[in-house]
Amino acid sequence: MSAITERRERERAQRHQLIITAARELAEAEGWEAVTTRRLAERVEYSQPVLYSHFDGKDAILRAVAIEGFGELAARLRRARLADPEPPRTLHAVCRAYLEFATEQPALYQAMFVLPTEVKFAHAETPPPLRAAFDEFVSCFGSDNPRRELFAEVTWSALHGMAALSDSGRIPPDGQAERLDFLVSRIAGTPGGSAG
Amino acid sequence: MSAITERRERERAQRHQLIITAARELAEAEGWEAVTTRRLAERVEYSQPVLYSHFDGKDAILRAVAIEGFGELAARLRRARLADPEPPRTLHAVCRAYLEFATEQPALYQAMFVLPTEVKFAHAETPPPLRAAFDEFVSCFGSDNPRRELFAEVTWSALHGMAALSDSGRIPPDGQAERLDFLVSRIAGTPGGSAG
DNA sequence: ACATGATGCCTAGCATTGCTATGCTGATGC
DNA sequence: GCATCAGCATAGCAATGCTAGGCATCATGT
Repeated sequence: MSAITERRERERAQRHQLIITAARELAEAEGWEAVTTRRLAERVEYSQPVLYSHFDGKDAILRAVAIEGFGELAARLRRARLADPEPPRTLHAVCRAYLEFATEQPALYQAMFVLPTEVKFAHAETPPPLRAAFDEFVSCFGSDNPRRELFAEVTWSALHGMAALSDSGRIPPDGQAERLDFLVSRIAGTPGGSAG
Repeated sequence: MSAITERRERERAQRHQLIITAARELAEAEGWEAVTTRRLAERVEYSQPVLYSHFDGKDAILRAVAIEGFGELAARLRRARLADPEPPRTLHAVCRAYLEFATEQPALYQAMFVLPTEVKFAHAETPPPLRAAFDEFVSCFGSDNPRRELFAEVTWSALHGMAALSDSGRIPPDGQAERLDFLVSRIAGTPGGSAG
């Protein structure tokens, strides 16, 4: 393989990433409905067909953005967990990091969790970064807990519900911190008044 | 107003409902991406522009479907609550009814909670059926509980997360019952083992 | 009874979407 | 120096949401 082809492969990989980044930025700036193949092509300063030489259609670009997001989410959750290793507070810190991630980058979050996707969970084809993010929640519970997967699934789901409904205005975006405190205290089993 | 115009108004109202029902059935059968104005028009046996004489565009049709769904959800939650009035079990019954609703009619549920919408919550323009559905959860908590709104918001969010992630395959659709049991026991404050 | 006006509906068309077939241009290798 | 081929853009396809225009049909007033 000549040096020229190597350079070309490098450039091609750069352009691949450029497309992903451009899609993400455009979505974050104007929402996913504004991300059309034409606008995206214009933004990366290539013609439309170039996108299709890199991805199997628009959905694939979306999927690439989502997977990049899972990687960043996993890293962020991990940092939060290690920064606050005291058991009672760890879960709270990780959950807060999750919600901050969703709030700060709503379009990216949508690509990961809301938009129709083929990315499944608990399958062989599950992207490792997704599994890694989820495992951060599993790690919040004691390794002697036989139901920690279940705990993590419920936490994961509850946080998604809060993030999704808040972002779309279906619950008041305020009170999010209060809801977080309540959720974590209940999940962790810290009694704080009965609910009957 | 003559009898003829009255008949016309009746027919018009019928057709209005026909459009909503057709959209809903089509979505439930083939997903929302299959609901195009052309297919919808064909299904109600009118031309496309007729849709626009009833609704302010496709989004408005979707909104009408969602509001109809909120009404049905509210009724269903209410029935579940009244059928199981023993405090410790009421919340569980209502939550189970919510998840059943989401599972049995996934497209309707998407229109209500997932697809982009202008329907806000805790606003003046909040559709009464939506508020009614939410209030069923509030009613699950004691009226002496000053934080029952908060409890309801978190329950509402957690259930949505479970429904949404399960429907889109982002958590395994099995184990839903187990997650429900765990969530309710925690929300209700029934101790079942610490999580540290 | 008949013209007049309005109403209700459809045909046809617009701009935009995701995606693709075709052809040009400029490097690559002999 | 020439044939070849990769890389790219132009132009076009079918399908989308939505709208303009016209054509009946029907209620109304003289």
